[in-house]
Amino acid sequence: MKLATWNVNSLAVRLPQVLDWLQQHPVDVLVLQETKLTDDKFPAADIEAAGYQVQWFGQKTYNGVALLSRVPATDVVKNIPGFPDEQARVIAASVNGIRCVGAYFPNGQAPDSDKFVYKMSWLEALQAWLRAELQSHERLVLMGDFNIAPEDRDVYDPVAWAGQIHCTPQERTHFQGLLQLGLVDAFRLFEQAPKSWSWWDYRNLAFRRNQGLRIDHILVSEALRGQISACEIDKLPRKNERPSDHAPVIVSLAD
DNA sequence: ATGTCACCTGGTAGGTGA
Repeated sequence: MKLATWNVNSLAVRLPQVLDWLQQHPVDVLVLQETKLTDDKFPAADIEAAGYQVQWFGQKTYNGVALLSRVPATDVVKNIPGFPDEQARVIAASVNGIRCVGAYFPNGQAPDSDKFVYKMSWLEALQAWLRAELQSHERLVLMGDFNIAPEDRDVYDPVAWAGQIHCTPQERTHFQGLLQLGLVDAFRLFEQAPKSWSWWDYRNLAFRRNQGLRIDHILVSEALRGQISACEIDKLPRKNERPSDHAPVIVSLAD
C-alpha cells in the first residue's frame, strides 16, 4: 500500500499534473493541500474518472484539502473537532484500516505575527486531537504540508533561516510533540540523500540552485512502523512547466 | 536582487499570502 501527500498550490491550475502523476504513481491514498477551491468547484468527476474516490473540504482563495483513495474512505472528519476554524486545513478518513489524516498546517508568516499565534494554537489543538485519535486508531498516518522544517539538516541554509518561520524553536518543539505521541518521521527511517527538500521558493531560481526546505512530511504510528518499506520525495513534478512549489512525498507499506 | 505564482478586487494595476 502506498500513500502520498502533495501541496498543489491551486488544484484548478494543477489538476492535469495531479492526474498525470497518478497515472505514473497509482498510489492507494493521495492527500492534497492548497486546493484553493470552494466545494462547489471541486473537480470530483475528473478525479473519479481517473479511478479514485475523493473527499474534499475547501474554501475560496486559500487553503483547501482533499483525500483521494482507490477504495472508499469512511468516517470522514473535516478540520480539528472542537477547534472552530474558518480555514479549511484538515481532512481525515479511514482507508483499508488505516486512519489517514491530511493536513495543511498554517504557514505562520513571521514569528512576531498574529498568524504565528494562530499557528501555535492550531498546533496545540492538532496534537490534543491526535492524542485522542490514536487511542481509537492504532494504525494512523499524518501527512501533509507541515510548514515546519524539523531540523537544520532539513534547511538549505540553516544559519540564514535560524529563528525564521518554519525553523523557530517553538515550531520544532511542536513537531517533536507529535513524535512524542508515538509517531515517527517516515522519511528518516531510511538513508536519504543530503539536501533533500520538499519545497523550493518560486523566487531566486531556488529549484535550479536546490535551495529548499523539507516541510512536507509523513508521520506514521508505532503500530505501522514495522511495515514501512520506503519513503521518498518525488522531485520530478517540480521540473514541470507551471509546477507547484512543493513536491509529492510517498510512503510505502508492506502488506 | 524578495529575481515568482495564484488569487482577489475592480479594473486593465495593485494588494495579499505563500
